[in-house]
Amino acid sequence: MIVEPSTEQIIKEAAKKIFVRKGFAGARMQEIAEEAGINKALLHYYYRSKEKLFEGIFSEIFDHMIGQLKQSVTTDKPLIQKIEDFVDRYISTIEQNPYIPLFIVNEIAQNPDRFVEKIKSKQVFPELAGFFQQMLGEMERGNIREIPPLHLFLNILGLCAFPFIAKPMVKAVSGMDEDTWEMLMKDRKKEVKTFIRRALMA
Amino acid sequence: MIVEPSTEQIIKEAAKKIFVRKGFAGARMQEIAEEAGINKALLHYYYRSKEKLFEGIFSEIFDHMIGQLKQSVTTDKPLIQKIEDFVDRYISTIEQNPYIPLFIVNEIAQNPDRFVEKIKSKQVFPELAGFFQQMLGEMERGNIREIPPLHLFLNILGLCAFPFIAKPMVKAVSGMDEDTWEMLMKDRKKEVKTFIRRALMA
DNA sequence: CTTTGCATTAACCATTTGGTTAAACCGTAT
DNA sequence: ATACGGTTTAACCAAATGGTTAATGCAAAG
Repeated sequence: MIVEPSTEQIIKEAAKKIFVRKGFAGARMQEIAEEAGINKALLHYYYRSKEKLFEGIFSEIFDHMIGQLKQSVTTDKPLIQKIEDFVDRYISTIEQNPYIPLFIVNEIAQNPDRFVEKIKSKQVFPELAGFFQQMLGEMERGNIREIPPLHLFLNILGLCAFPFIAKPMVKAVSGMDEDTWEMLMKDRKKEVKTFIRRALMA
Repeated sequence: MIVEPSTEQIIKEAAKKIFVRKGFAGARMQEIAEEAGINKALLHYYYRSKEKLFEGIFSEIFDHMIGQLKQSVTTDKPLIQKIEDFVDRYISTIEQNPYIPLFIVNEIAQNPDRFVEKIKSKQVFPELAGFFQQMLGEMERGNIREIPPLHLFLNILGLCAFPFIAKPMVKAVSGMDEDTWEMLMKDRKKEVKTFIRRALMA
């Protein structure tokens, strides 16, 4: 059975679309209302202000992203396996929402204070600490090469996320068309995993 | 001898600062005027509109970035050397303007059409083509491992730029302070070069 | 000294924008 | 049928914003 989505849900979807595309500063309440097919006043009826609406949307998106990341890190598989799972899952998630990484990074950069508290409460760090411990363990045992865990983690994140963050620039600079880009990204998971594996193999 | 900068130059600097910090949509002409210590009308006297002002600023920044990149790629050193030069130079450039990469990537994403023509005329591609040829050569000779040049290039860019793009997020999530971050980045060049070298070593 | 022409400003304008209000709508319980 | 409750809208408002204009400042040329 099909339940038609509630007005609140419709608004959320519309706002997500507009905010992600244009950022907080660039988004217009009017445009969100139009996208949702409702009156502008109704936005303020459900979410009292642009700020509130944005925070709701952002939290949801951010939580979803963090949730995805946690999953691959929390299993008790061997490190290399865990990293490759992470790459697979992270790139898959991004592929389904290609504009999200740039959106997140950009909005936090634009207004860090707004997020610091909210983000701290999400507690990503405990899980990461375990991940980092595992890295250090494998290094001690000589199974992978020496590299500070945080650098390795930044490397993994960057290799996964950067192409999507930079996609519009890459396409503009190279004149590449969408099809070519998609073919490139089709191989991305494999290439990233191979690259990391090679860099870590002792 | 000290020449006091021209009003035009003062405006440029002020606009650069504000635009880079807040993006096109978030920047206010009034704020730029205040930053430059002048009247708002004077902005329009020198640059007719916000759009024009922005385009001037963006072009300058973008050209400078591209120029830096070209230099390391255009020499006739061996590939690994060239890559390491590239990493050194690129990270140095970013360190001096940490907000630039996110700014560029974001503004292009926000309004790709505005840049496509202008960027095409910069012709980054010829230089890159040579770089890519060299990669393929080294692979054929078995000196480095197989990897599609464009993926390798994305990897290099991502490893260099991503940490700076994601810095505000990383700091917000981890609660890391500025000093710790700087210590982390102090090692970044070395870590990136090592990581790439290991990944490429046959 | 006065004139000329660029540089600079205060005041102003039209539009956009986030937000409010009072009325209309509509399903449900009385 | 009608009164009630949440929902939705048209109309409106004040502030902000990009941009303009007409007047003033001011140094160099005459």
